[in-house]
Amino acid sequence: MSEAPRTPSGRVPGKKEDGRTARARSTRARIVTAAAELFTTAGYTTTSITAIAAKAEVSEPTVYYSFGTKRAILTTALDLAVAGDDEPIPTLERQWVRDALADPDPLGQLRRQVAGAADIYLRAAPLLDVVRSAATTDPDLAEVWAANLQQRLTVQRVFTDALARKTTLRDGLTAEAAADVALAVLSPENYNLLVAHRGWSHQQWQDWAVDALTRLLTPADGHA
Amino acid sequence: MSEAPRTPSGRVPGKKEDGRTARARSTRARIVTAAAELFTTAGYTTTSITAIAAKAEVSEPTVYYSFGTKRAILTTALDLAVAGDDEPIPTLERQWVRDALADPDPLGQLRRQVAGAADIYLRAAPLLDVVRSAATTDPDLAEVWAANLQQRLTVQRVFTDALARKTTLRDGLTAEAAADVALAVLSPENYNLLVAHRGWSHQQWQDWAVDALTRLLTPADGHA
DNA sequence: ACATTCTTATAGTGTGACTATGAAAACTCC
DNA sequence: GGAGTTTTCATAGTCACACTATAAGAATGT
Repeated sequence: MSEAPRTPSGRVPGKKEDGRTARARSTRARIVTAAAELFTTAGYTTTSITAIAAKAEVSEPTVYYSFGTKRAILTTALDLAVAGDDEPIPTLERQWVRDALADPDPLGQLRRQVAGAADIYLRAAPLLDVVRSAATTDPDLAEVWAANLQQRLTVQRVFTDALARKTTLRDGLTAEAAADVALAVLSPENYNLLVAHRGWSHQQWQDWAVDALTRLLTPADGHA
Repeated sequence: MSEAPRTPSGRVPGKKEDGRTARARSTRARIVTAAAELFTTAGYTTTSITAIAAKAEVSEPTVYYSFGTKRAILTTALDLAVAGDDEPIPTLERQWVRDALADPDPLGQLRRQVAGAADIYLRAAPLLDVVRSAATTDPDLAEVWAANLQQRLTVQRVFTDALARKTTLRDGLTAEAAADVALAVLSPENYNLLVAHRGWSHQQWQDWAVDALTRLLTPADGHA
């Protein structure tokens, strides 16, 4: 009953791998990628376990053996997409976050944090949308979504606190309200809306987000 | 087979009502309000027709007789909430839109259009979220959501075109891009995030939206 | 060889949207 | 007040799909 720490893909870090567990892990990977593609194109509820098994070229019981529930497949896929790798490092401890916080220039910080968010959304925005939608049908996924939102808020708070130490925020703008604004501007919903639906490029979105955060969080100085 | 125009609640305008159809309409109304409450609290998929029938105090076959599908109940509820009344008047022909377009002051226009959006979201934001979520499970609801988004985009384009005639937009900002930005700022997702989830007041959101649109769409003049 | 782990085949359960049929109940019209 | 129409209800059943149960076959480790 003792739980070993696991990477999103199911690997136990720092432990030599069996040929069996390696094969099992590759099966899991095939299932996750197949499911992610189906989820993001056809939708969560619309995608049946049967379809996932077919696309991954495994039998249906194997899917259940590997993940247990459909929900587990989605959360695994999300973790992988958000992290971008197989390391279970919290966002706040990622290097780009440290770099952004350490940047003495407020604009530099904003640029770095927008780039970081964009990097994540490039991989994970569609899946985040899937989770958000499925949250209304599955209470457990609702918790996952709530946790993700809470996490993003925490990150934004850390960023706006840092920002407030480097420059003055706009008159009457508390660090908390600034975090809320950043949360809204840098939300996956906005990214999806502008990039996926309105056809903005990844770079356009970043430029816009940096500009928007600058204009909305810091006082207007003449050099616009 | 000739279809009469109908209000969202099912009334045929300008036609004297039977006692029967009046009763039927009141049952439809009971079903819609019951369903809307359940949808927004428990979610679309989670809410069963049985539960709706129970809350509306009608039998299950009556629900099917009145609406046919679960989806039809949701779309009816959404139409009612968005319109705010029983009149099938398109958004662009509503009085507040005319007033906003006619306002010679750019800031006045922004204030009016934000107030109009806020007024709609005050009633319809939760249901819009329900539709957005359910859109991934039901292709027909996906169309409803797409139509709603398209409609909001059209409205924003009209507004930004009008704005561009009253004042200059920011350097390099086309009217189309401005509409996209307004679409994002005034999205129901942002309203839900800031008001429902982050605890902003209805008025705070409006003030913020007016300020954000001013800063993001019009050039910075010194009087900030 | 033998045990362990992974994969598969087959059959079944439970839930919930939707359909079918038919019969009461309420209302309109004559 | 009775015939016809519309609305409501009762009952039963279909179908899709997530998930479970059981057991057997295949691959790998010792």
